[in-house]
Amino acid sequence: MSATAPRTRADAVRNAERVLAAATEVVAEKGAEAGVPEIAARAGVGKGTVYRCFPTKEHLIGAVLVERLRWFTETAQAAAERPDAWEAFVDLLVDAAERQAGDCTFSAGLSHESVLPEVVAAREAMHEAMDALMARAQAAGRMREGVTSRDVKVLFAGTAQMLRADGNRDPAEWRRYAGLVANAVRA
Amino acid sequence: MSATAPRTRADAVRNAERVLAAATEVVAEKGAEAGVPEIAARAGVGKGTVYRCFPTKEHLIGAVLVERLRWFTETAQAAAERPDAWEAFVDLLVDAAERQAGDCTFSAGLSHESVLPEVVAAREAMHEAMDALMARAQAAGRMREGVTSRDVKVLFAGTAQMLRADGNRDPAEWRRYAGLVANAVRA
DNA sequence: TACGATCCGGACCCCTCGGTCCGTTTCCTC
DNA sequence: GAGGAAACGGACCGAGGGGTCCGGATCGTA
Repeated sequence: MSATAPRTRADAVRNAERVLAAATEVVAEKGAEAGVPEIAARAGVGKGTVYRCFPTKEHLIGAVLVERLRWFTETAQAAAERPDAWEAFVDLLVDAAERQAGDCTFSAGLSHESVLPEVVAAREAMHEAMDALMARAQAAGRMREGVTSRDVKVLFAGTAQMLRADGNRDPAEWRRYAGLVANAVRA
Repeated sequence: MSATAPRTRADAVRNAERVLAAATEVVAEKGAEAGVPEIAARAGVGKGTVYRCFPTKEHLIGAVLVERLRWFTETAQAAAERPDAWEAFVDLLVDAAERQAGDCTFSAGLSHESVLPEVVAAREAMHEAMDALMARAQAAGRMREGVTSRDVKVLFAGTAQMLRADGNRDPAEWRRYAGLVANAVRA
């Protein structure tokens, strides 16, 4: 390593953090259609700075979505450890739904079609974790055979989009819909 | 009525028909986000002509959606006449879903928030017809209590949007999802 | 056929958005 | 503190969409 180590400047680091934080906020409110100008403004930064941190809007949004997908994957993996897989599945849906009431990042991550390697990987990891949990619920005879994690994704993300479009922010209502989705795949 | 009856010109009538037909086509393919330039091009007409027939894009799209909402309302009313309300309900969902495979007009009509009086009226009429059918299915003990036509709309239109985003055009798949939605509200 | 009313079409305006560029500011090092 | 490298930010670009406008083409009538 040479002596001329090109350390990143302090303000650059700070701004990168601000941009990601702002993007997280805006995506939570608006979903994957959040605009770069708004994110930049919220971060108190010019658009140029945003594009110095992320080569594309796609990368920026992707970074936010991946974070949320990973959170869900870990939660699903933990759920798969529980003795009653069906109960764990339902709790997982309800938990995720409740959070969606005020933050649509997760459903945005489910419905957003991105070809970015990181996003694709995060999505696949999530499907694997979910399929593992669902396989156990099916083995226990509590979940309808032939149903896949993709089916749950379609039902869940679809209802989430509709509720969001309605502007519905009542967690109880979101919980109720999580229950309906669970019914859809019940044995 | 005065003698100077200002009859509409023949070419104007013809163009109005072409515009509506083109809009119907494009909305079937792209949903409510169909663009006016594309509709005009498909109709073989200038944008000016489109805006002479319909004051706003909203009105144009609305006209297409209303037509489809009315079709569904009539179908639902006919379904409500059948002896087995639950069966009629499921058939209705499956029928609607199959059509959605190649034409997303109906789900677009469900998810599109319009304040145009005609659209609002068509939407309300549809909800009434659907609620009547569902009330009978509930009275027969086949459908879960507390579920409303709005719930079915959210589940159905939500899944439709997701499947469309996936580019899925296989009617069998759409039928399968209609079945899942029916399960969600089964007693 | 000739004429005026009606209608056509696409150039035009304005706005938003993703993305680029460069004069200026800020930071780090010596 | 001074100098140079790095980063900033917003003006700028082109694309695309909704909506307007008016010179010119078209229709219906006398």
